[in-house]
Amino acid sequence: MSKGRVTVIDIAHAAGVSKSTVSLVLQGSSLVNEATRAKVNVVIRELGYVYNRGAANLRQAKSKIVGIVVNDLTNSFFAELAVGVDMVVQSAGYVQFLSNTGESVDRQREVVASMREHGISGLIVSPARGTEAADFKPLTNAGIPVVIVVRNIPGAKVSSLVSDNFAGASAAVEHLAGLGHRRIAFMGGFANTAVFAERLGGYREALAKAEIAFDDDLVVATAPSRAGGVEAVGRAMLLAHKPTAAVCFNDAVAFGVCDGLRARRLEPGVDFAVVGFDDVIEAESAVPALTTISVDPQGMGRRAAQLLLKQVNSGKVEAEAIVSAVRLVVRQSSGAGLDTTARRAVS
Amino acid sequence: MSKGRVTVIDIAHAAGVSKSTVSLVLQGSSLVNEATRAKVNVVIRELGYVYNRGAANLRQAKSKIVGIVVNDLTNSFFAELAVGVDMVVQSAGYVQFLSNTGESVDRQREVVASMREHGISGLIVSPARGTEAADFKPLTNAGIPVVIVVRNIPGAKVSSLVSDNFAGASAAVEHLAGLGHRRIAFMGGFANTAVFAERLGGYREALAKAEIAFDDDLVVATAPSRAGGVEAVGRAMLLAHKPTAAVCFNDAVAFGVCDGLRARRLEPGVDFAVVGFDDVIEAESAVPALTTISVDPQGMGRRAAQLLLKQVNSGKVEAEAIVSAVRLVVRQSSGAGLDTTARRAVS
DNA sequence: CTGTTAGCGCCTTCAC
DNA sequence: GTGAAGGCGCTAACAG
Repeated sequence: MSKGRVTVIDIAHAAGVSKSTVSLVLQGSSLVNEATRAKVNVVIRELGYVYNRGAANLRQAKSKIVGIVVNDLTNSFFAELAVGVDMVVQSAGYVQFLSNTGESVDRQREVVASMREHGISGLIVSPARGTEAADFKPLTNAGIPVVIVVRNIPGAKVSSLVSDNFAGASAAVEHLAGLGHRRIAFMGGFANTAVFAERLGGYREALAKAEIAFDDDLVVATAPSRAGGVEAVGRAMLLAHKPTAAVCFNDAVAFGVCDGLRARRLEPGVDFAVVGFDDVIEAESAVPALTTISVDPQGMGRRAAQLLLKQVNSGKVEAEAIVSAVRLVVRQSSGAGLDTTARRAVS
Repeated sequence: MSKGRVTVIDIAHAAGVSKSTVSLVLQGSSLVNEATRAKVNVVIRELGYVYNRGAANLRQAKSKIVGIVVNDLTNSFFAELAVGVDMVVQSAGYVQFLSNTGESVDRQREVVASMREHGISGLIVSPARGTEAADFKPLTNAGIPVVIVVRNIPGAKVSSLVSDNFAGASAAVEHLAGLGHRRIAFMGGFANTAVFAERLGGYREALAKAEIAFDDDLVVATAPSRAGGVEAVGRAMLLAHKPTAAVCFNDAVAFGVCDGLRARRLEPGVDFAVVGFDDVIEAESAVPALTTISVDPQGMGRRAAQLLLKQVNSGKVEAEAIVSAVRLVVRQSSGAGLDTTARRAVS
């Protein structure tokens, strides 16, 4: 409070010990006498000493800082992800640098560089569109572990956490079969994409497990949009043997399917069960009584952070470890459109 | 890549100059010969040098790091706020430590302490419930500016950014009067709170400006909840001279008012105009055709960051500067409940 | 168990 | 314009 910041040397002086002793008590070392430790701690409190982690980091050539960069924090999926990361990072005594790229690879490059200069010991990144595998090469070369989440970067030699499309679709079908449905359609999505293939694969496997014959007519590929959903349900309802439920490629499609059902005087969730992959998380409450399959973003964040910290602590950066995270969410929203998951008030 | 990290001394050696010269080019000083600068920059790139900000911070006893702590990042209001902060912070060459407290004052204390140890040069905080003015004393004593956002902490001698309830309510009335309404009710909220008084004040002032007589019957205080909204509209509709529009204490009330209108076979937004303070941001798309008044969280974040950086750069910490930020948002949502503000897909 | 001695990588006087 | 020291606050060896 008087002159400049108080340092270890000040408190060593005041406590009548040497700086190293002070340093040891700061690190909670057991190599120091209980009485001395107590005395030092008292002085620390009295002088209002604050530990300078920067100096320690410099000396030890390592830090307890991790970087997390997301492409769109405005999307609550990523916000939840960041919260999940923060939870484990915090309780591990780390702090997180968080940056938002807004889907700009340039900005991403900047913030990653900045974080590196600040000495992050690991990085979790939900890459902006257009990110290349080479973009993280400098980090991994320097022995800084990187965990990519949500989107996969083919060829990047780092750990990735992406949703398990196969298991998700499978869980959706299982859920519907459990409700007694036998005519379950798969609606929406472009058939020539990898994601479509994975989700369809999960769908087929779960059908087989439930001993339901696969019917090609029930797979209705359309654009992965709301309009696509409307189109899909329209086509499905032309079938002689109509479906009673549908797994939708994503929730946009699911919304469209609901629209289409209502146009036919059918009530989604009552007359016809709809399950959608929850890719557009933000809109979750827009259509009540809709069941969705989604990865739990917070859980994904936690897993990403654990994965990262494991590598940080072991000093080993992993290469090409694809892990998966999926959760089945059955939403119990009220017809009013405001359910128990509605957020807390601000003020 | 070969042995340890490359430092200024390495590049000085390789470029045939001294470390100080390197240091000068790193800082973009004009005191260095153009040719030398170029050569040094080449070597820097060749050796893959990365600047060690930690060391620089230590030496200069300052950092380009700001802390931001929010009480609930899961609430998209705060996520947007963080994005706003990030924007200005990033372009000012700073990085942000972000932490989530989840409304825990203990956690808040921890993260703030941790940030301090890491040498933040400023802090933006949306305080957890129960935060006391004294909690930020250590920071301000150390000359570290603090900006409190969203919630006010009475007695805290720091800058605060809160929404301008008076101006917001006023803008709402103005909006409704502009649409031709003359019987505008004020619905919901407990009459004995400061926030209620402020919003009601703005309502009254705007009425006066629009030359509409204030009618006590049109102020219907109820619980600031959905049920309260239902109750409020019920009571208002018993009046001989019924309202044709309402400013609602918050959006929960507004939802209830809409519920109540529908129960009376009235269509909100068509037969009866409803404007609500958007305190529960997350539910924005739950009730289509609802007009809301809200502070723009991103804008608030940007202003907070600007305010903070101004203090950081000037070295002056401000005390007790209450500023306000309000924006009128007229939502144009489609009847389907999914509007153009729906978020981007994740994958 | 505690003190002494060197730096971590950078920036800042000061000479040259 | 450039080089030579010294030190920011801390910790990692060693001694004692």
